[in-house]
Amino acid sequence: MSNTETASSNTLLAITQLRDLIFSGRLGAGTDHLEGELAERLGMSRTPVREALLRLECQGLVEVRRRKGVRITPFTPKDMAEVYDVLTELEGLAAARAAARNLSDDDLAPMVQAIADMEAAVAVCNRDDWAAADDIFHCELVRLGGNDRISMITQIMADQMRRARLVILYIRPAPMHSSKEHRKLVDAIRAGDADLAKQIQRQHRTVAKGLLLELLERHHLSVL
Amino acid sequence: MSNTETASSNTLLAITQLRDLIFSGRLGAGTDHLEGELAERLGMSRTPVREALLRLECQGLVEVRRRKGVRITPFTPKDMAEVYDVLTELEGLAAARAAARNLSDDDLAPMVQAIADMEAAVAVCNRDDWAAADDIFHCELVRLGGNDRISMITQIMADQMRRARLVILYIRPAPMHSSKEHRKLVDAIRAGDADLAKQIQRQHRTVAKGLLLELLERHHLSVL
DNA sequence: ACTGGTTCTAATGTATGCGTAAAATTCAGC
DNA sequence: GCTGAATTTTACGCATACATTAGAACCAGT
Repeated sequence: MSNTETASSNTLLAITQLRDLIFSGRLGAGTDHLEGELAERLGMSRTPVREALLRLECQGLVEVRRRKGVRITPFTPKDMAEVYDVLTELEGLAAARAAARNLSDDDLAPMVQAIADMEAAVAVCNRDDWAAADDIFHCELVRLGGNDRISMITQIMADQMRRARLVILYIRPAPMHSSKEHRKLVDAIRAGDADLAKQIQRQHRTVAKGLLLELLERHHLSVL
Repeated sequence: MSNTETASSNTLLAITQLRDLIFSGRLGAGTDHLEGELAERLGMSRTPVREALLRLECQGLVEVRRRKGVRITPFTPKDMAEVYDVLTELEGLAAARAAARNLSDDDLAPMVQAIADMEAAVAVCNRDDWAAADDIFHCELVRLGGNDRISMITQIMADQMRRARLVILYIRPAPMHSSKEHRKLVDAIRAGDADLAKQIQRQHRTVAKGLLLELLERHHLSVL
């Protein structure tokens, strides 16, 4: 036990490490892996690995198959469309609800900060930082919506498309104008205009869906 | 092994049995239970019970707590509101998508049948049968929407409110007019009117939310 | 009697071994 | 050479034993 950050349990550690392996592509989409192999790779026994895999299965990241090992769930353009459709609806509602809550500037501060971070990242062409700030923005948005189930679902959707998003992040045009939309959304929420907030967020996701699907098709990325 | 329906695996069997125990209230909302107790109760070892509990946790039915056993997740009016808000959005989209798909009468047959079953159940005042047919109706609706993620999410939401629904089923007014709405929805889908279909379904869920929340409050059902 | 620390207990977290069933291989028969 | 049945392999499902640790109980000192 040389490592100090023992995540408090091997199962949690396995979840973290497996997520890393999946998101980074070291466990490729559609590939099969045995519990035993993964356990050895993570330096622990099968039990915590198995529990971690069950949890990841619930989140749609792997598929546990009877005696064929676990398959890293592939992600196709159809999946991308599904995810964006769900996000459009749920984040749209979250935006409306947030607007209806008369939030203070303190409440909105994290979103404002995330926008600033995105702009800073765009200014120096750092797409990873932009993506991280974008994540925080959307996470904060649904949090302010006040519906924990929506937060949970959008988190899962974000994870499911993480690999695809990483690829797209570097082939898409730089997200120059997106922070303008984000600002408008924050303004609408601050002004308490629920309909406008919902409309802006829906538009944001709908446009993004079209853009990303087109990119995937153009680059023949049929599975990620 | 006198039982013929061995569900093919103890873990699956544990999931089924635990769901029954939870939905029937024999494992009461908010109560704590030890893995060992549950294992003994189900006549198997801790391992499959533990795996079943992990899966149920992902579905929000139980909470596995650090060394304090598992808690049967309570369900409050706030949860009910959250669930209905999610259903309003996602089923609304599913209805619109179904309408946009030019479905054949064969495709719509299960929904039509479910409506007939609901009416038959109402005619003989059998609320359980009505609820079962209603489940099928909504399940079919989202299935025809064609978004597997929405199907999965609505299934989970339905399970989460199953206990509450069971209680409400017998204190709510008889669902006399609901099949009229359902028919209108099917007509809109058949006619390919996506906007109307969405509107009808959203209205359906929104009204139901108000009705149920009012009932919960009136009967002082703050946790189920 | 109260507080601080220690010990003890018990429930979970993890490792391990075995039985089982599905897949792969081999071999017999055609 | 091919097909299909028997055998072998092997990966998982599950049981069991052990380690760990949170919380309870207890004890000593004031």
